[in-house]
Amino acid sequence: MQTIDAFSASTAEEEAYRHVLKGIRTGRFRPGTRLIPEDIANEIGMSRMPVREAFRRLSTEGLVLIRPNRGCVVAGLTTDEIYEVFEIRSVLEGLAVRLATPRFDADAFSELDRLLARMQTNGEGGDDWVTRHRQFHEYLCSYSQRPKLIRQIARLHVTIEPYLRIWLHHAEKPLSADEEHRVIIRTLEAGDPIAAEATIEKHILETAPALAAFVAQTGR
Amino acid sequence: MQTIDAFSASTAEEEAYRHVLKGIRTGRFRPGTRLIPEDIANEIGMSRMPVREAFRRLSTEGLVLIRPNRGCVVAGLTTDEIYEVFEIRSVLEGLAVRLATPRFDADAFSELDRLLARMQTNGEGGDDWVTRHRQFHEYLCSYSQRPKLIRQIARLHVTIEPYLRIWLHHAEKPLSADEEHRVIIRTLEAGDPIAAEATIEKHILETAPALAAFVAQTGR
DNA sequence: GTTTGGATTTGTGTATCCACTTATCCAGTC
DNA sequence: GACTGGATAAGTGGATACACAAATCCAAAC
Repeated sequence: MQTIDAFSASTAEEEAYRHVLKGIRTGRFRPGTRLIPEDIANEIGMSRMPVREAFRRLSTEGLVLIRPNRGCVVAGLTTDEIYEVFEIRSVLEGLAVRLATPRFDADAFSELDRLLARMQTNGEGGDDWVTRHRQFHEYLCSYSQRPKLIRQIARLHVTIEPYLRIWLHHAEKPLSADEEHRVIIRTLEAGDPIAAEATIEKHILETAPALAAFVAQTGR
Repeated sequence: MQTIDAFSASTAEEEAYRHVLKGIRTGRFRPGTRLIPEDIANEIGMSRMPVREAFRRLSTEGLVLIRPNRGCVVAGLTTDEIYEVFEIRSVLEGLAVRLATPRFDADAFSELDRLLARMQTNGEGGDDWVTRHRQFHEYLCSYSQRPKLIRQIARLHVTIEPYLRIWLHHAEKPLSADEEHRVIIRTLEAGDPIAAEATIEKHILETAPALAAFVAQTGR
């Protein structure tokens, strides 16, 4: 479980941040759940202060919502907002892949193959499909060599991960998108940045409607 | 001076946040400046706690850098990072304008004309060129009706604004880009979302090298 | 003149405390 | 039985206190 922020200091605030982030990612803290500073502070053995500071950071990332005197709740996304996140992801990851394309080498492609194979195995190593899927996308983006871009993309992934997880848990088939990822790799191998960008944009935008529909139906 | 975050609560933390944000935007707190919680707390008549929480939010937005036990400094951008911000802006604002294009109506265009005219006047109403320029871009994006997208774009503007301001202060001419903005409006009037997106992307990317070169020369 | 080590100062990180706001519950009323 | 209002509980926001870390300064040694 990696963090979003660059450096990993050993402060209590950092620990609280990770703790809550992990809870949101894994689905322990579902959207709408109220987060009570004192409870979380007790869980990890500290006072409320660092926890509150962690909340502030999380609120900026859009992961929780803080209303004055009303406490902190895990942010939920409306159907529209899920669409929006996918739209933003499509252009940001499109940019990242466009910049990354000229940089891919043989090592990159063999690693991508490995990640793809790992994605198809069922839940070994503790990571579930959603996590492995994210790792695939993040590996693609990492070759862009754009730290800020990569971080922004990572944040968007965290936002939608809980929904993806619920969706896949309810869906009959574990998503047949693996073939699609193979196609992406082939496009990248061709080495055309613009084509690669278009492929990624399309790939991301195509996932959105199904997830949004599921969330709309489940009743946010 | 508008805030980035959506709702404006009357908490001390919010006040501290705005105070520091304003300081960074206006150039009072230059990149590299150390921000001492106690000093800022005294300035606005509160204790250090809310100020610290404001710092946490600002750090997530990339506006300040917090190192454990080393305090908080205003974030500075390297030449590469300035490029990166412009790259990200180009695709995000491109997306926003693409989505906005079908929504523009007569009112929108007359407001855009007004903003453009205001941009050409020299510093009336307290706002400088950089602020008015941002307002023009933000108005364009606002018609996309995508709150998260709009907020992300606003954050990027805050990041580079101080540099733009220093740059324009040193440059001989106040930037001849006004004509370019007129061209943008004409493109939007044609009503082709893809063309509009491409125009904005190009416009934004073209500004980057000059600013980056200036910052590199000035010696960050 | 430069370097080293230690006192001093400054500032940070967290816990605790208190005031105040909001939520909950319950009894009384219609 | 549903509604109202007030007591009570729960929780939040902010201030203060204190322990600790880092930076600074200065003097002694080389």
